[in-house]
Amino acid sequence: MKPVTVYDIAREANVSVATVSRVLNNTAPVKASTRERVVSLINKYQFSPNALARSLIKKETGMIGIILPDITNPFFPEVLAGLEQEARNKGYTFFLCDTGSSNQDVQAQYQRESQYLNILVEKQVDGIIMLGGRVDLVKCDPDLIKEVAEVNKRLPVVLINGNLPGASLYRVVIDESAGAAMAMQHLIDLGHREIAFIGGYKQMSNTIQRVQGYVKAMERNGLPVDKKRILQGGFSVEAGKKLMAELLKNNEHGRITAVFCANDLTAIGAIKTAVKAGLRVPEDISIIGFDDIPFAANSMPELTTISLKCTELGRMAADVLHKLITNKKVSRLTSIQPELIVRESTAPLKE
Amino acid sequence: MKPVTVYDIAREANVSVATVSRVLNNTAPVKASTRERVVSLINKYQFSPNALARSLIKKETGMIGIILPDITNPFFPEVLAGLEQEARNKGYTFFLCDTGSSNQDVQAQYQRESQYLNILVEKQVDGIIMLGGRVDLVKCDPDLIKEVAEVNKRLPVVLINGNLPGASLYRVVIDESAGAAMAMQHLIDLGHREIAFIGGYKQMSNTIQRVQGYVKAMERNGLPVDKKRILQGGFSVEAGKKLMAELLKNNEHGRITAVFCANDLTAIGAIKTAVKAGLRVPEDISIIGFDDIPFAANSMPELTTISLKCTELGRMAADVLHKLITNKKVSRLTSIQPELIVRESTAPLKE
DNA sequence: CTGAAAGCGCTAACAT
DNA sequence: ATGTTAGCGCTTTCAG
Repeated sequence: MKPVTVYDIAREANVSVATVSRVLNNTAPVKASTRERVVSLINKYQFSPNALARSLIKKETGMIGIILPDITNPFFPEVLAGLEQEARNKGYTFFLCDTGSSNQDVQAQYQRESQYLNILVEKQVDGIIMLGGRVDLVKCDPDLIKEVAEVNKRLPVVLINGNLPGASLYRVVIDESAGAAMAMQHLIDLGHREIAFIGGYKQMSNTIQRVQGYVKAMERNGLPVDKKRILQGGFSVEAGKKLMAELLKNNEHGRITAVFCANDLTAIGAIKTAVKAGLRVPEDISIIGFDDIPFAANSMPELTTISLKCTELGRMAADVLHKLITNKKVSRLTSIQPELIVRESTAPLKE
Repeated sequence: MKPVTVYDIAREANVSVATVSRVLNNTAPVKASTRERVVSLINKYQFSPNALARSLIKKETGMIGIILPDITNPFFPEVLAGLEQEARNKGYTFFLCDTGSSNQDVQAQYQRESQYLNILVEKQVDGIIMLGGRVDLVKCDPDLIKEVAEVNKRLPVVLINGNLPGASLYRVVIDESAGAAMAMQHLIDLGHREIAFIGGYKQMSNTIQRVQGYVKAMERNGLPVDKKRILQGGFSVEAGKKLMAELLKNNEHGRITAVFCANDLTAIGAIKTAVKAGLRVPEDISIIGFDDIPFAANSMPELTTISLKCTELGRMAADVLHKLITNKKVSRLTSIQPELIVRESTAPLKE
């Protein structure tokens, strides 16, 4: 069964295709009686205008692309939820481009990003949002940066929580330093002085910023910074377990009383290891996370953490992208303030 | 800056657009020297063929749509991950259509499904996958069913874990009854006889099936079925807490020794309530979940549950859809066997 | 191996 | 208020 087109409708309604188009788009006045005739035909055949043809001519598709590393990491669905809301309100549909970082090495991931970038350009999306992957790198390969810069010449690209220096892209970010400062201040206010930092990757800018926040807070409070108490190695629960075990091994005298984790997942791992080692959280050791993924509220004990306002991040990114697409003015950098969420995994230092 | 087209390339290479198209698609032999000329021009201008124009003529877009209720529920990202893998391998990009069930009433959700259905048809996707929402209803409004049936006349629609009777759609499902049976058998094998079921919604077919599995297993083992021990009220952690509290209230004599939860989220809520009530899990009460979301392995205690093979579900759905799109034969119903995952939240009944 | 020309389904001047 | 017509950028006969 051949799909019905504007021509079919036009013929049967005894009007021209232009008129059909007009009632479809309300782009010019149409006599009530003709409009009615056309509308009823549209309903009769359940006519659905071909968006490809329309987009081909209008040079806009109402589609945007979002490239992210791993939908399975609970951080990203939160961002997506915000993005979706805002995008839908503005009339966009979006391609989810998951580069599947969890099952492969990073090179393959960057390659996949490139691949998706090309596909999205070909499909004529109105704009692209990127987060994770190369965007998080402290030192990103210039070729990878250039590639994104080239795409950005054709259509707007906005970055969430990252940067590609030199590509001069629009960005919406969470204020990582502020977040790290909040976390540390919370621990210090509770009386902790022997604090460790675990998690993350040192080649990633978010980790660097969080570590810097840790170091600065220690120094600001006149506390010594011991590099042996800053451990990197990933963002997963497993990483958290491993790093915490390492920390505990070098901590025979039980001096460390609080741990600032690079994210909630590592914090959860850290708690598990601590508990298995016979420590009580938070009585014996306070643990604070970072991100505020939904699960943070459901762990046992419930996790004290820094909310990265994921949903808002997504919403803002969609908003900025929309403004870019419609040539409205936006500032090049939108910064969102994180928030301390106090739950059960931190407690005052026992004397 | 105007985007470059096949015409621009053709002109500069002194060939016709047909030839450019040929080298682009390898659709006919082209003399090596001409091909080279064209290719170098393509690289020079970073020419990217307009997929809209191509799709308009080829009547295929390489796009599929996936409609789901809430990306924030950890069950769905798992499905998506499988879907993405398979779809990418087969050359598809996909629209994520989240109907945002978490922020609204169900009517608005169904409406949003309808809206997305229309958009996807207009955008000429090659196929659609639906899960959650109306698809899960035991008694779905005939109009809502008909709507999907109509869409299915134009392009293939496959359902994951659901059904719309009468629309005769292709489906890939997890064998819920088998899963429920596994869960119950595990508890019974551990010696439990006083078992309750909590969670889910009685208007949803998955809940019905799980409850049926519960009832059958009880009867098969000659255990009495007490309706007061079958409680519905949602799939969230909150629901789990509430329902568990209710169960405990009517359980003053501490007779119930095991609880089968409708999903992992409710199981987590149930554990929290049980622990707060002074019960030890699993020593005093065994709790089993359903789904095997990633977090199930990270809760404390780690959750014994039934794996719904989410990733495989997504992968199979993409595979079935692809076969449908390419007119290959597939069976109308693909059923996947769940798997019992024993962790720490269940233990033998104490004498 | 290559070119000319006819569309895919729609919108947007430009007429009337 | 409505019709005519020329594309949007590409693929695909059909010739040569």
